[in-house]
Amino acid sequence: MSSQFGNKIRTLREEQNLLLRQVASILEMDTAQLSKIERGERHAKKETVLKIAVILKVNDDELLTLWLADQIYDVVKDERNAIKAMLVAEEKFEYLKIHKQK
Amino acid sequence: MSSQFGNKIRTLREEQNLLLRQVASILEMDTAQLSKIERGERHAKKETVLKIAVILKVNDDELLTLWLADQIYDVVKDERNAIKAMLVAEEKFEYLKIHKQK
DNA sequence: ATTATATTTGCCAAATAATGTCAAGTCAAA
DNA sequence: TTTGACTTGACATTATTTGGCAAATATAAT
Repeated sequence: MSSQFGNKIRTLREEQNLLLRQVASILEMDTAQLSKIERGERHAKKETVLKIAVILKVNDDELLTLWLADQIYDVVKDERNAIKAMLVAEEKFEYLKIHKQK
Repeated sequence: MSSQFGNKIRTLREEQNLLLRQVASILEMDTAQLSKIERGERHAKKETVLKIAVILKVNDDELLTLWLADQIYDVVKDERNAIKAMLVAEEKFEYLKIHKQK
């Protein structure tokens, strides 16, 4: 369980002495929901990540990177070929970035 | 569209002069389904990947790696932080592999 | 200890996404 | 123009994710 994104935003929130329900209310989301997100039991939407970055006054990219990394990790976590597959995916990504096409 | 896994198995199948419907029938799956998998329009189940490896007489890992890479790519394809996130995910994977815990 | 507040948990219904199946479509070769 | 291989699109079915609520637990204050 336990996600890097969740850990990060929980730490930030606590550092700023904000309550779950305060942040949840700004996000117009159930407190329980946010609690689950912080503990990695649920995924946040990208939109939510962006809003949280504003609320906690941090850079988008830092949070988005952790959030994405969690999703990738979920996909590969039980796979023997995880590392190789990530390298292949990186290559494909880099390749397509250069030859910009879908 | 177009997946590395799909391209690979289509190539292998054609090299061996097998018809979609022949392979599909061994897999007990609709021909249309397999067609979509080969063209990357649908995902194969892991179980299906393994069966295909047997049918096409190739190594599991080769196909599983491509199949996984496709899934990773789907997650990151439109993300600015894709590369960074993959690195973070790799580190987490390596880290947990060493400190074997969930 | 009792109350008050914060967070977590479990459950279920609603929403969303993935899959399977079929019929009709295209395309190329005979 | 008929046949066989493959593709496409639509739809029903199934599976997974989400949101929301109420009850349970913790944590803190009085």
